[in-house]
Amino acid sequence: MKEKVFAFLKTVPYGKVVTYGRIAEVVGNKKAARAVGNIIHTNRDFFGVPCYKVVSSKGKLSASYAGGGIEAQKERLESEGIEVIAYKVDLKKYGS
DNA sequence: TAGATGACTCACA
DNA sequence: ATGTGAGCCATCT
Repeated sequence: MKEKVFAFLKTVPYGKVVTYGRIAEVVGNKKAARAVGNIIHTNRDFFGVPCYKVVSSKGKLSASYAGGGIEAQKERLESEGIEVIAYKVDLKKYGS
């Protein structure tokens, strides 16, 4: 299960983000967004998985990003050309 | 080993 | 528009 989450995360193209719901849907259960969040949270191999590309259904960034917090996550997204406003991204443009 | 919790989301009152 | 309840899976206590 988590393997699928990581796999999908790796397929996320540069400059794009995905929502928990989206991942849950791809992984199999649309209602498993919560589980997805947990999987990514406890992800030790986050250097191989762009978990900073994962945002809430409204484009809001994660509350506790393992790589240094929500601010670090914002920086990372901006580094990919993603416009982050008030810790939120435009899913209309960057959502997959 | 079993029960509770959590980086979430959606539906209904 | 705001608030509550349900459903998933991995980890923690």
